Amino acid sequence: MNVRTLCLGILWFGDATGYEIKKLASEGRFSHFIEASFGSIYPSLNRLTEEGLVARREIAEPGKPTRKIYAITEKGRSALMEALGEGPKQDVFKSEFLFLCLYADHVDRATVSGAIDNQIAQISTGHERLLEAHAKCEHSHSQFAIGYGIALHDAALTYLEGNRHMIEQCADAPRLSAAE
Amino acid sequence: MNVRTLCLGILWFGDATGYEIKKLASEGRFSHFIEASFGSIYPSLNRLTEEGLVARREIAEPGKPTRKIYAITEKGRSALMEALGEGPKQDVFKSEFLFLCLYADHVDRATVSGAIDNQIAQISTGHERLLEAHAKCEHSHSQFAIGYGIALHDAALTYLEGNRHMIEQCADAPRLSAAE
DNA sequence: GTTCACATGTAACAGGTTACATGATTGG
DNA sequence: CCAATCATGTAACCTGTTACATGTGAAC
Repeated sequence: MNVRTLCLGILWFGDATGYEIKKLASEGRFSHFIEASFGSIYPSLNRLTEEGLVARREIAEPGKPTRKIYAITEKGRSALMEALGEGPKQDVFKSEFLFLCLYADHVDRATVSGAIDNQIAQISTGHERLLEAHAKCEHSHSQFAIGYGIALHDAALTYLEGNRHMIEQCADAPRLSAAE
Repeated sequence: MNVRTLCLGILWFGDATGYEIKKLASEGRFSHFIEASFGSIYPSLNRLTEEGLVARREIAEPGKPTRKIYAITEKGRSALMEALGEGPKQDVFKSEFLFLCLYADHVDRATVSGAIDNQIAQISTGHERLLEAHAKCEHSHSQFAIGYGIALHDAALTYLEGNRHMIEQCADAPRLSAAE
């Protein structure tokens, strides 16, 4: 999925400025999907406007950059539905934390424990944010998506707390070489 | 993390060709970390060789492209440790499936159910692959990482099966507009 | 008085993917 | 006989990030 589709998807639920889209994408209930920066959102919105998939309303305020509020058009809704119709690609999960864990026996223990604590903290934060979003949001489909996120966060937290000893007690078993 | 680091990380556990690295990254026990294509792996290995982080052994076989087996060097090991030392970035989770779910009430029910079935199938496949890897691999740190993956897959599966009705029974409740 | 939130935008750059090009061997 | 697996590599392209540029108003 690209930033264009993400913008359409967010605007589907209501008008927003580029700035607001960025916030929703990084913190709001759309944060499961893609990370997008201003450098990609603003150009996308311009292109979407040119193509008639969104409509732009400008609110000039002296001394500030003109606020530009975007609204999805009918054509935009169709385009989103079409994009959705292509069938979702496989989920992407990438974890540098887990990558680090593979080499935990070659890093000092404090670093490993720190990384785990950090990971737990990050997941907890995300977890709370999702719980909040879940309570606030009454759209059942969004709740389903948020619930999915919560379930995964829960599982990760439980696993980390129950199994961290596996990589914290380094080097007490002889290492085996390579082999898949 | 970039493909360079991934290559070093894989070679840490044993020598491999570019082709094998690709396989390990997409199917093996490194598949949680990053997706890499040939178009990025081969150039990376060339650069790593130039820089002395890996060593290349060539095995010429007539009528075939020369097999090139790569091994990590001491310098490469240090480089990996250094890269690891920078502290892992936050996990990335992206799901087009969940994105689709948000709009499930605007797509016909068969499509939604199909997408869910598909999602379940994909996760099950991944789940089995991980279970296999877990059984085969005796390196406890890898087992920890694989176990993490298994825990998440389990949670996703349980959630999907227990909550799919939330998005399958469309349009029986009045929709509320926008609002975060 | 400084930092944060608001608000928009560009350009250089990095990192990767896709498609192409080539070809042997093995299994169904 | 066809498809898959093994095996390497390049080049055009796409997408997105980072850093820059600019400025107000509110809160602390």
